[in-house]
Amino acid sequence: MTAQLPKSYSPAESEAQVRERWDNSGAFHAEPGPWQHRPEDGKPLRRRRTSLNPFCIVIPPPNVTAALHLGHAFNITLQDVLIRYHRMCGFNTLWMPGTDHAGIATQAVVEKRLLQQGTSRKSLGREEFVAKVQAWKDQYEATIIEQLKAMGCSCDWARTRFTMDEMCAKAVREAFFGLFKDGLIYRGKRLVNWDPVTQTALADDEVEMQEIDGHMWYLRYPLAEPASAGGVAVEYVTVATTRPETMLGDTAVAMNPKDPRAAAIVGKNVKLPIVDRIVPIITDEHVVMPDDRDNPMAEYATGFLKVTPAHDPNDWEIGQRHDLPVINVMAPDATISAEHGWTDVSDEAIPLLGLAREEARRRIVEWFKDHDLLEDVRDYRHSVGHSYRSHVPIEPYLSDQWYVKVTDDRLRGEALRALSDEQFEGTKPSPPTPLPRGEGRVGDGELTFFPARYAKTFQAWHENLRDWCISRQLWWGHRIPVWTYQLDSIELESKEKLSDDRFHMTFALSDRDGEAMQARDELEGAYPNEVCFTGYPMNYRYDDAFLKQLPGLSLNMKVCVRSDNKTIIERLEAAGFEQDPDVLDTWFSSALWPISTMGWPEPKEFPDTLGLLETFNPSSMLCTGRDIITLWVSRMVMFNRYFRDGTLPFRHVYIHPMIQDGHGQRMSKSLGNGVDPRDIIHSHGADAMRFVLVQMATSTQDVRMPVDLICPHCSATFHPDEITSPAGYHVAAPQQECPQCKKTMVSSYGAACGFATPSEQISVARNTSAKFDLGRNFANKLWNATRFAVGNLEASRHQGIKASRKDDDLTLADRWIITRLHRTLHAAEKAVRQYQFNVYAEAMYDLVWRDFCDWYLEAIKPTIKDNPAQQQVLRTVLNAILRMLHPICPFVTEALWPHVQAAGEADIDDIKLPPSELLAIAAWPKIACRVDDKEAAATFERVQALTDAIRTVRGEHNVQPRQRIRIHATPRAMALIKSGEGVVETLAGLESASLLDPSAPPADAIPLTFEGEQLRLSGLAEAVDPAAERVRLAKLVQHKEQAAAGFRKRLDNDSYVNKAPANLVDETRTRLAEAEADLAAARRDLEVLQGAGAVTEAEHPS
RNA sequence: GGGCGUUUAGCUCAGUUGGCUAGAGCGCAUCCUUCACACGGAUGAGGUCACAGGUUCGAGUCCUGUAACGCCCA
Repeated sequence: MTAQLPKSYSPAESEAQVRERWDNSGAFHAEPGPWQHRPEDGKPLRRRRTSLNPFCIVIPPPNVTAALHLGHAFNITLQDVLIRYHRMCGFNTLWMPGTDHAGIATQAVVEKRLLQQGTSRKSLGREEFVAKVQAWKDQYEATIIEQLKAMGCSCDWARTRFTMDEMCAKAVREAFFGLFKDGLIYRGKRLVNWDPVTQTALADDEVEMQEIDGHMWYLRYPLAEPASAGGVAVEYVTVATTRPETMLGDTAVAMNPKDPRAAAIVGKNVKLPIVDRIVPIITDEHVVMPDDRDNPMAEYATGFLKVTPAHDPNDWEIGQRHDLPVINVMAPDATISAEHGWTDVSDEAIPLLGLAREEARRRIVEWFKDHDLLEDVRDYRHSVGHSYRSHVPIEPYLSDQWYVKVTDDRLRGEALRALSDEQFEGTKPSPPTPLPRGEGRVGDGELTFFPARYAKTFQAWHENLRDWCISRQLWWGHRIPVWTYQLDSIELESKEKLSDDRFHMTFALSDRDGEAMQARDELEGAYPNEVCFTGYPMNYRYDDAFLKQLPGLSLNMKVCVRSDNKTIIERLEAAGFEQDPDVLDTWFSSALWPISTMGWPEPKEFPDTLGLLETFNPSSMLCTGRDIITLWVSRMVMFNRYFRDGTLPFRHVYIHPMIQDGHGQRMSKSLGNGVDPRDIIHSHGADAMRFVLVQMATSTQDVRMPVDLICPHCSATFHPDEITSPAGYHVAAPQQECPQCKKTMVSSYGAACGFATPSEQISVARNTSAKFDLGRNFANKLWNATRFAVGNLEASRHQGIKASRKDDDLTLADRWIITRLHRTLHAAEKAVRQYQFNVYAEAMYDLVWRDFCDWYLEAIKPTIKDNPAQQQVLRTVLNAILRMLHPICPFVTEALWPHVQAAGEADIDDIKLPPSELLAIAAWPKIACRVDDKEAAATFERVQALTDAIRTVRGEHNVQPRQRIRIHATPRAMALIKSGEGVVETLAGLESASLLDPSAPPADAIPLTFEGEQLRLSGLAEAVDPAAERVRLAKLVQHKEQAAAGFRKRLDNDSYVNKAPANLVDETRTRLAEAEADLAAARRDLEVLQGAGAVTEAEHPS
């Protein structure tokens, strides 16, 4: 078998073969555990306890917008580590893969592409455009799955889902219907965060705040009628604003009621410049007074606030309080427009129509200046919301949108109650109705964050929650399943008083309205569980106020349809109902991901999902980045609990660090600075990438990843030229020139952002990063260690030797490596349990490289061929190492596995390593604590210390590696060398070890201090350089003096001796004694050498 | 403005209830192509743990404050 192992590990060859073996094995497919259904209604009963506990992760579905980058690779690798670990530990393990349609992001990418091709979404029409996006999705879904497989992900590929596939669409429909019926979805006229470029509403958390150097403009509004304050005539009031263009929509000027000027002015009107609108001066607590010392805004305040309810959230609130008119002066593309609610356009204002908001601002400021109404302009730095998609400033925009009432206790309260008691600060909100038996609900207190501090983010988010705007003015997504009928006219036919404010009324309906009403009655009768009607006349109070408004009201009926029932929909549309053109926020379907992927609400319709929910919901953990806590985690918790009787979507949330580029900027698709994991796999191999990523997963720090390019022409690696992107980020220039062959190429940034188009002549340069060298070297090291081990095991592989700890055949090195193996196993297990991925990776690195390769393999070289017991130790330790490393480095370990299996069965008492054809499903090692040999470990550490001491002297005297030297040791040191059974001799290059005769040291010997004793080394070279030796000893003396002084100072301190733990004090005493003995020995040796000549200043180390 | 985090070797980062002379990888210097591995081996140099106080026998670690940087929420 050994002959087949090449001299170095070549990932590209091994990975493909290994992947094929995994694919053919079906090892990653999970079936639900045993569950039972109630015979009468088919509802699932509680799962029977089985020995196979479930372990499940649903993948955070990557967006089909683009290919994955290293940030995803990081997130996904950590999940695979957990999945593979638990699979090996014997859990029933499911990793559910899939992708997300990512509405706005994907639509934006495709639209951009269309624009480049000279066409547009609107010219294609909805159907054709959606087909185009679908094609894009197909392409990138395939790319993403390919990337996941290239990384070695052990997903259950047969269960791959997509947020818009039939299964997920069913779940979305059902969830929407349920929330609609329960009154948790409503239509509201609100100011939304409007993105004028993509022309859609955005959720609050899709808005990025950016600090902007702007201006505060001070505009004078003349009073419409004379007024005086304190006997002085007031001609105008001055308002301060950062957005002068919104003044076209002003409907009031507000003052603080405490303002001393208020009495004289409030109640008067101002004549709005340009527009000539007469608007009142009102009072509102919200207005900042210029002399308010507690408010930093006061510095810029005039005491007068222009109120524009249609274009500012605060003004909207003021407008609501004072019943002000709402005048929207902009079109959806943020140009000034008179077609969206602005009716009193003056002649002066007409030239402004159609202008972009920035241009309108410039003109309006100009106008005020020309008319001597611009009082001042001051620099003003403030934060402005920007679209996370188009990066333009958000326009607060008045529109009708759909909302989920997440502030309802059934959603928000459930999310808060889910948090574990230890991680919740304060008192949890109590449920509106006490639970039977007075117990907590299923799922209460079962949600735990790792690291714990992120529970704060979760809690704070829910405590400040606002209703969730879920409609998006897009074409790509789940269309809102609501049909609306606009009533023609409302005419009261008869009215009968029932009580003070209740009437029974009959309305005269047009024929068309009558038809719609009839459709409604029919459908409600025939499909009571499939349709839910709201709107006129159901949700209006029939009071007098309503009746007064009635003639002017535009009323409608809405119906939510539960499923894609053609009969219902055709009947509705025939009666004049029209489906809402909008689609749902992507996060709505993502929020259902943990259950929609498992067949909810009706697993029977997808038979291979039967039992999944019962077995795998809640899943074990969610692995994601901190920005997702608000966007996704929260919503999954709320929905899962709402739709599944309090059940959580997952019990643990692990928040991993962020991968940044070399400049500390977030790696992201939209920024174009992402690195394709396939590039790294190409340059370093998948295992190298995975190992380094796992090692980077610490609990606090984000990770910087400086990136290089590889020239596609000559394969040179170089650091790319960088530019500042339009958005102000440091990125690689779109086009690059190779410093070596001088040929040009396109950077991945250039390709991602469309600034440079790769062609046959100018291809895209792959990225790489020296960060991954560590992992590549590590994989190669393991490869070669295995190559060596297997080569030495071949001869005796069928002998079936058993070796146990008590067996006298085991050498010190054998007992030590078994102890190290055992301790590392426990360290790794503990680290995984606590999501300390870096600790796990480092423990494996130390075991493999430092312990196994540097010490154990080197130590056994002289004996392994002839020692069957030792071979069994080697065989067993190697076998266990491959298993323990497999979750991090699945490819190289799986590739080596057949060779290790062929070298014989691992068989040592108390170390359980049952054979398995495939490593991916081999059992995780079980090692009994009995094998842990404290004594052997301590002795071996002394052997290592002695070896190091000798090697240091060799190094300082430039002794050639081949040169064998002699040691003359004290009885104690001789005993140690002997118990090392050859290790010191082998690793320190000793020719012989003999007892030192202090009265007659060998002539050419130089001293070596060890554990407070004086040893001698001889045979180092022809002649030892006394000067070099003096420098070495002087340095040693200085070093030991420092150490001894430190210990002595500590022991001289009475409080230390009295208060510190006794074992610590004893240890300090021992160390002091050793240091002093070493010091004395070194000084004596130095004195002897002084005889040969004084130490010059130059030789003395300082 | 509020919250969370970061600041440790030239670089990238560890350092879990306070306790050996603060560690790793890369890079650097010297030596070694000896039969697992030059994607390697051996040795070495390199740190006022951001700063200032405090608690303690003892602080990189705990507390308070300051500065710089980053993220999230208003």
